[in-house]
Amino acid sequence: MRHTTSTETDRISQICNALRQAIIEQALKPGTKLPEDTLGETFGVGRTIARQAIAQLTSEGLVEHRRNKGAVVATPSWEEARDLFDLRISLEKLVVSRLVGHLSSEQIASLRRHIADERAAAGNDEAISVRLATEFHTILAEMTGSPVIQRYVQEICRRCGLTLTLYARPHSSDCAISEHIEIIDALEQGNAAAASKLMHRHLEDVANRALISPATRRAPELSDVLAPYVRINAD
Amino acid sequence: MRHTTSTETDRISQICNALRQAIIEQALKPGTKLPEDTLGETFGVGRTIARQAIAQLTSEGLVEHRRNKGAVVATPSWEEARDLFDLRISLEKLVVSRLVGHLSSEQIASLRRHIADERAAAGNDEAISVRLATEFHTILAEMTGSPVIQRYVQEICRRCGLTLTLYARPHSSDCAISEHIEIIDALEQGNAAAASKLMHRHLEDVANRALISPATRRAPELSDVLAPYVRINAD
DNA sequence: TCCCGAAAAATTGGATACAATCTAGGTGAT
DNA sequence: ATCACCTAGATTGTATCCAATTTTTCGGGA
Repeated sequence: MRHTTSTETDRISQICNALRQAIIEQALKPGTKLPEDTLGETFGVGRTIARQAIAQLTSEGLVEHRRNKGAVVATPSWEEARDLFDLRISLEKLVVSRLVGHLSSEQIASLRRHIADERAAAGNDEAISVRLATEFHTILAEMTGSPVIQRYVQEICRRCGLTLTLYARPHSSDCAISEHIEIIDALEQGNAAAASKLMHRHLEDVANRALISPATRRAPELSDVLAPYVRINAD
Repeated sequence: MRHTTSTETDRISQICNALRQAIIEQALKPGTKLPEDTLGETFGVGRTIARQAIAQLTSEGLVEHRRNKGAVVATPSWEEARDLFDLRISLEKLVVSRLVGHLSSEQIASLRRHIADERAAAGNDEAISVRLATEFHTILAEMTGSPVIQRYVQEICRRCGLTLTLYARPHSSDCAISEHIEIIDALEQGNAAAASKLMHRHLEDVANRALISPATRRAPELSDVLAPYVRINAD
C-alpha cells in the first residue's frame, strides 16, 4: 500500500543510483562531503536510509568512509586507477569470451543501435557521451546472462568512470566509438581471438588516453591529484 | 576509553569476519537463517550492528536478504558457481602476471612456508586444510600490493569457497598442494607464460573437481542442490 | 482427521533519541 | 599579534522504540 507509481525498488537502491550517477557525472566531485542528514533531507528519508546507502557505496569503492569523520566521494589514487583498469580488462575479456558466437542477431542489432546513440551524442553533451560509452560495456556484460559477471563489471566500470573524472583530459570519445564497432564486428563473426584482442586494446587505449603514466608527467601529484581536495587537512 | 585489548577494528568488521569464517567452514550451512537479534545477542551488540554486518555480507554475496523475510546464508546456483570460478581464473591470472618477476626471495620463502603448513594440515582437519588452500591464493593477491586486486580476489575466493561447500565432494587437497608448488616455481623462475597457464589449469581443476558438469550427472539438482534447504517452502 | 481462517507472536523496516566524537570559534595568556 | 586551550555546535555511532509484515498457533468446520 505504499508503492508510489512504478518499480518500487526500495528507496536505498534509488538513492544509491542517484548518487552513483551524480558521482560519475562529476556533479559530486571527489572529496565532496556526504553528510548523512543532508542526504536524508535531500531524498526525503531518515538518516537510517541515507546511512545504508552510504555504506553500500562505500563497499563499492565510490565513497570513502572514515570513522567518526563522515563519508566523502572517493579519490582513487593513480595506482588504484591503474589496478582498476587492469581488473576491468581481465573482466571484460571474460565477457567477450562468453559472448563470442552466442549473440543473437537481435542482440547484435541492439548493440548497433546503441552505437548509433553514442554517435548521435558524440559532439553534444559530454556527460551523456561518457555515460553511453560506459553503458556499451555494461550492456555487453548484461548479455552474458550472468548476474555475477554483470555485477562485477558494472562496479569496476563505475570505479573506472570515477577515476576518469580525476585523471582524464577532455574526453575524446570519437575513436572509442569506432573501436566499439570493431568489437561488435568481431563478436558477430565469431572471431574469439580478435574480439578479445580488440577489447583488450580498446580498454588499454581508454586507460592510456586518460592515465598518463606518472613517469611521463613532470609534476606527478600536485595540481592533478591535489585539486579535488577542497578542504585542506584532508586526513 | 573503550578498546577491549588489541586492534579494535570496529565490531561490525569483527562480526563479518566471524560469520565469513563460519560460512566457509560450513559451520553455517547455506540456507541457515540469520535473525538480527539472535546475531546481536550472540556477539553482544545491538540489532543495529548485526543489521549492518548482514548488509555487508549481502553485498559480498555470502548472504541473501529477502525483504521483510530476513537473511539466510547464500545458496549459489550451479551457474553462479561456474561464473564465480571463471571470474576467479581471470582475476588470479592477473595476480600472477603482476607477481611474476617481482617477488622478493623473502616472499618466495614465505609462500613455501605456507605450503609446508598446508602439507602439515593435509591429512588432519578438513576445515583447516581448505582454509589454508584458499589462503594461498589470497596471500598471492596480497603480494601484488594492490588493495583493489586484493579485495576482489578475496571476495571471489570466499564465494568460491561457499560454492565448494555446496557442490564439492570430499576435498582432495593433496594434488592441489603440488599444483601450488608448481606455481611458485614458475613465479620464482620468472616464467610468465608458465605461471599463468599453471594457475589457469590449477583453478580449472579445482572447479572441475568440485563442479561436476550438469550434463555429466543424471539427477542434476535433487540431492545435491536441494540438500541445504532444511526448511521446506524456502521461498 | 484434515484443512482453512483468524488472532497472536516473532521478526524486520525505519525513525527518533541519546551518547560519543570531531570541528570550529573564541577567550586569555604570553 | 599569535598560539594554546577550552567551550559550543555539528556530525557520527549506537540503542531503543514503534509500525508493518511475516510466521506461527489455535480453533472451528467439513
